[in-house]
Amino acid sequence: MGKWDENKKLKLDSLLNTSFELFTSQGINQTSISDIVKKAGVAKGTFYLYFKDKYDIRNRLIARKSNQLFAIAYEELLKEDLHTVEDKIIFMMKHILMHLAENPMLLSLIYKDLSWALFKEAMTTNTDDSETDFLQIITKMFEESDVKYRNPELMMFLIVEMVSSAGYSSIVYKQPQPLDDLLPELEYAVRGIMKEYEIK
Amino acid sequence: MGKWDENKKLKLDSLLNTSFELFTSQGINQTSISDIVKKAGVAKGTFYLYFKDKYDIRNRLIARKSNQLFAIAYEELLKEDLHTVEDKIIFMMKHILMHLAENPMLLSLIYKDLSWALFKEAMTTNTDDSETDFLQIITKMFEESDVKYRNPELMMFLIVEMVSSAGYSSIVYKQPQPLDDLLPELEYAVRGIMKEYEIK
Amino acid sequence: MGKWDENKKLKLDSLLNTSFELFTSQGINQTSISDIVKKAGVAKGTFYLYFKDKYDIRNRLIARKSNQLFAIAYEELLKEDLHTVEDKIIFMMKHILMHLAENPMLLSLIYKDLSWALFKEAMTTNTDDSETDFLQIITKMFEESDVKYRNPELMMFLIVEMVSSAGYSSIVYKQPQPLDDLLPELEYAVRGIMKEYEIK
Amino acid sequence: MGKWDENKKLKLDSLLNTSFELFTSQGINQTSISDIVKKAGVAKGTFYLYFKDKYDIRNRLIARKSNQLFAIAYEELLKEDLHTVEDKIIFMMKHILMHLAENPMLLSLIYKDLSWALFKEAMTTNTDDSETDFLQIITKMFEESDVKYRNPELMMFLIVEMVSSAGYSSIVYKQPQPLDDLLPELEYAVRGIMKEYEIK
DNA sequence: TATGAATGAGGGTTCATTCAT
DNA sequence: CATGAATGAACCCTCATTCAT
Repeated sequence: MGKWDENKKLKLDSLLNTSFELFTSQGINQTSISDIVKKAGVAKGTFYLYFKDKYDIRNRLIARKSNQLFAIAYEELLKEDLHTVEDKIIFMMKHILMHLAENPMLLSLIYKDLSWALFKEAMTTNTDDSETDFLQIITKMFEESDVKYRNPELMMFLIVEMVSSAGYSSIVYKQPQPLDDLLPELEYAVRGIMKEYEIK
Repeated sequence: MGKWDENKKLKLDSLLNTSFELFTSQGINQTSISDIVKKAGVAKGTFYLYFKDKYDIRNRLIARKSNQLFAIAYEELLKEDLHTVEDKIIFMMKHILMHLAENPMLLSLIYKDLSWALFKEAMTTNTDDSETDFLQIITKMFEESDVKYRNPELMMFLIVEMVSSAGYSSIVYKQPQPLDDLLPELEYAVRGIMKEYEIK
Repeated sequence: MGKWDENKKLKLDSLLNTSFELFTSQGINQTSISDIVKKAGVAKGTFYLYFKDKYDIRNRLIARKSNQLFAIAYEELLKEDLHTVEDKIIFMMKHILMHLAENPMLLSLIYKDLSWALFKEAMTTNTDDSETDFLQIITKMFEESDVKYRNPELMMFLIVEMVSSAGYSSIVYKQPQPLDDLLPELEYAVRGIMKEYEIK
Repeated sequence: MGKWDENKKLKLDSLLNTSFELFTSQGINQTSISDIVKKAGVAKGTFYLYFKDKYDIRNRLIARKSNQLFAIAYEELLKEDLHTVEDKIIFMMKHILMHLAENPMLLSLIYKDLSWALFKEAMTTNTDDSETDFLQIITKMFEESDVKYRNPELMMFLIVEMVSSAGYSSIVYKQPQPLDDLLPELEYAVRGIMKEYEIK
């Protein structure tokens, strides 16, 4: 790797990290490209060498960060001794929500303007060298399960929407309840949905 | 009501209506206060006599519009002959989503930055002279029901989050499915949640 | 006239005068809007209250200045005792060129990107309260003349193009000759054209 | 010629051709050096090995292209059987204008900022291996003519200015007339000038 | 109350030029 | 000779907000 390629990676990383810090600490609308480059220690023009605009860098951050989020949750899952898909899904849900509760700004970044399309893209994009493709993992989970579900992808979509939306409200606004009180209820609702989708 | 007060109401209404038109037709970020006052036919300074800023007027619009949305759905509900709370909730859900599908820009306006707190405020604010306080109505619905639910308000919160979030994705992005295909699935999931919360 | 209208006229005049000074002293491409407003003592936004962009203000300046140029030449013409159109045209040509020789930067401003359409517009636009419409004056001149010309407007177009183009080269670049040496030759050529167009 | 020199000539040609294409298709101000090198397939730094800046390359293009223009017109002239200088001049004028009418962008490139000095330089610069020095050819034309002219170079200057200036207006703006209608008038005017300069 | 001219900080973006490789 | 990543000054333009009328 030449000295230039090294430098290139450094600048790109610096921009991504700085953007993340600023977006999460003061919000994306309140962050200007000027702010980013100043803090990253690069020239303004350099930004446009790597990104189209502010929203380009945001999308890349969302993909990267949400991927990491799932990766960690999955790692933890492997350490547990859980046997039903229901239990596994609920474990990951709780784990991710608790992680986000500790990083509410990360949540803000990820949640706002997060579409299902972007989410799926994020889930199948390997930002790092990791071998994890989460959609694939989840799919496998359902395949290996004894209990079968009608339309599992759509069911997952509904669960994700409910959990993320309610979780966001709870973590950011403490409304209608703080996360600790909400979690058991969410578990309750998730189980309700999954039972309904179960093929008996 | 004096002529002055009348005039005041006229200006205020003109500003609200114009804002709504512009926000829904070209987006809130693409709408400047200049645009609003020009179209409303009032002076720039006048805007600041009635509203703090663009986001102040937006919040008032959200309250007003979502209230109307529920009011219409409720009116329609009364014409139907439905007896279980489950059926009533699902009827309103479908009605509102279909209404929003025809006004996706209204959906965009309402959904973005809509918090539970703001939602509750909207539901209890009578913008018009109507007597309807929806939270009260829903509460009554549950009270009169033979089937009882554990923690009905929280259950409703989860349902609303799931329905609005998934509905938004479906209507705006057609992801993962268009609304027509999603509705039966949503009904399915809602029934699953409600059954789980049922007290037997 | 209210205090505001007074102020408005003042700002507009200040912007026009400042632009003219800067355009002629350092060129239009080298003049930024920032330069103009700084020198004019108004805020940047104010510029856009009166003009669309730099080229809008330039066009208005061209119209205004070329009109003045002709007006002065015509005034001087009236003091002379010239009887043929040929002599009158040549008198005005010389007068204008000599005037421009003393203000070569004005020439640069007017000449660059000056189209016949813009020229005609300038000639019929009364920037001041003056009653002079030059196209009309020239037309009248030809009508009153004993000597008649075939297609006088087109002949004038050709003369104007030749005189302005050659005059520009001579005044700005001293090429192929300084103005003093060029003028008799131009007179010569103009008379040649006019004789050819004469109806005998 | 070594392989290196060959390569050098290739790059230079590529830059010149690309610049010409871009300048004529989208205008010189709308063309950046980035555009040029990208299309030419060379590195940015390479540009500066051959040219000082955008205007350097433009001047070289003007010289090259206007030379070619005259060369073609002259070639065509040799095929005709014309005997008077007047006829020859008019033939070339028409030929060049019609050629330009088919390439108005070339006209824009050549005309803007074209000075008599640059024109003379272009006329005496042999860009290709051709032996043609047009000023010399024109001079010879006058020498061999039976009809003699007072100050032929200056007469030519006036004619060129008039023809190019009026031609530009006609071709680019169709003002005051399209080229087809203007050509006979120009011929008329040119003959008028030449007759006036004739030594009887 | 109502006006709307004036403000000016701040935004995003471009691009000629340099220089380490 | 050739490269192209990096620069950063300079540009145009928007717009929320103010305040004299």
